[in-house]
Amino acid sequence: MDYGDFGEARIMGDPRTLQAQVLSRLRRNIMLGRIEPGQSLTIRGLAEELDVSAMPVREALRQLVAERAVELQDNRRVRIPPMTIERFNDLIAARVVLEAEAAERAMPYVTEAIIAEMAELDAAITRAEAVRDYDVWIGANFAFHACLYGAAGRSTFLPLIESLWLQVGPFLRRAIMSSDTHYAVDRHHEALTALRLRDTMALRIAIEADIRDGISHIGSTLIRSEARRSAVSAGNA
Amino acid sequence: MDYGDFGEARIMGDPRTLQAQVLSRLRRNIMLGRIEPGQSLTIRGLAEELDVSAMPVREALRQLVAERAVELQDNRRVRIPPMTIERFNDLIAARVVLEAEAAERAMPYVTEAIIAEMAELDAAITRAEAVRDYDVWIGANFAFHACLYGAAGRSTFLPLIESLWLQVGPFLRRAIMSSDTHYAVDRHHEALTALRLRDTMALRIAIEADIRDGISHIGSTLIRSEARRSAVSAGNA
DNA sequence: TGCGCCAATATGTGATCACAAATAGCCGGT
DNA sequence: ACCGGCTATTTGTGATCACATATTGGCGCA
Repeated sequence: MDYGDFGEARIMGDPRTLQAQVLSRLRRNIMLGRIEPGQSLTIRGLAEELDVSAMPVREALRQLVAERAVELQDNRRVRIPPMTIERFNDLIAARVVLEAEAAERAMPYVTEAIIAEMAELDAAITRAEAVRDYDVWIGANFAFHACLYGAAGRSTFLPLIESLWLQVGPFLRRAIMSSDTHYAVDRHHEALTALRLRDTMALRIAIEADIRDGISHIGSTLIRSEARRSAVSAGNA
Repeated sequence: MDYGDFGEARIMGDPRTLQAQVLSRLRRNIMLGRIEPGQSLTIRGLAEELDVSAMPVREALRQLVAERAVELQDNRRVRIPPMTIERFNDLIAARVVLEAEAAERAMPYVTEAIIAEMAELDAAITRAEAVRDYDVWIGANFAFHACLYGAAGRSTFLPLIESLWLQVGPFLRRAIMSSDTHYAVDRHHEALTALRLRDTMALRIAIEADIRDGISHIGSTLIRSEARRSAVSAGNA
């Protein structure tokens, strides 16, 4: 059972508890889509992989359940939830309403330094797209948004939004891996322009369009093709 | 350390794990505001109160941390977070955008039975207000909303919204306990009318107004008076 | 009175274990 | 081939413990 390039979760000198380190590692890997939808996560398997005892893993999994990053099944097993069309549409809708509002509320606190950082992240995304580096592509994308929404240094919206990213991440990776093209309009660029102009409406529109573009269409198509494949598989069983 | 009318968390015949029972109990009590903002929750204290070992309590607390119902402090202690004006405003704003969207998305799935149930809950709220039964007042209010948003039987929006209710609950109870009056317009009644008429815009308006009315004004005033009291207290120290 | 130090106590964390519950595989019967 | 029963194995849960960390209280000194 290989979850990607794991090694020990322990980092020498890290002041965080083991539990926090494990949680951080798992969150990152889920958000980057490095664990497939449907994949089960076992306490003992993860503990062995990360070279820790069961306790920090158990506690981390509890947190991930609460964040909806993983689902607790009837048989008490934990897995990355498979994606459905309805769930996908709900996740996109929730992202749109929360992120547009968060962006608007953040605008008064956005400094030139923040804009510069966001521009750097956007450039990183572009480079990652060119070489199909999915980790950076997805990671920098979320970081771009987090940079903006976190500008006020407050903590109500971002955890909600991160829960959505955790839920969408495993699927997002599959979606961009299966797409040959990318959507033509750089909405991040539009968002940056809106921020520089302090144009709230344009910022909202850019953020919403960014969330809705491409991935929405790719996502729906991929879910349908996976549902078709799943039905065939059920027919064989 | 008394957390309210606790007894054993174990219920004979309950198929749920102890952990799930503890979590459910704590979530309920936090959402109903039965634990004060600022109150610390200790693993051993809760375990003794609920007559269980530390394990299910630890795991439940981890979930509550992830749901932002409680905050993990720098000293590793867990407490109900105190309220600030900024946080309060953010929570209201997040509730508005999420709940209005959830209501709209739920409308196609709302049956006559659901409307009847919501009307019954609204009547219960009115009765509870008259006798100052805060548990029913708050509980039925959230249940009214949950009934609506859960109409589609889906699970993306409701956990996000419940996290907000968990964050607002402790403060909400204090706010309504300190208020002599209640706001004059029954927004729930308006929501029910909108549902019966299948009027999406009216439903949105009613839900948003319900969230914003009264509690917003009461809340801001109470936070200011508590901040004032806190400053005096710091002056004496 | 305020500060620093130290010891006692409280609290959280990680490890481990026994047991409960679920799963997988095998065998026999229809 | 399918189903049911049984056993072995896997996995989750709750309990407990030792240790690490944080807090509290008391004492001495300026």
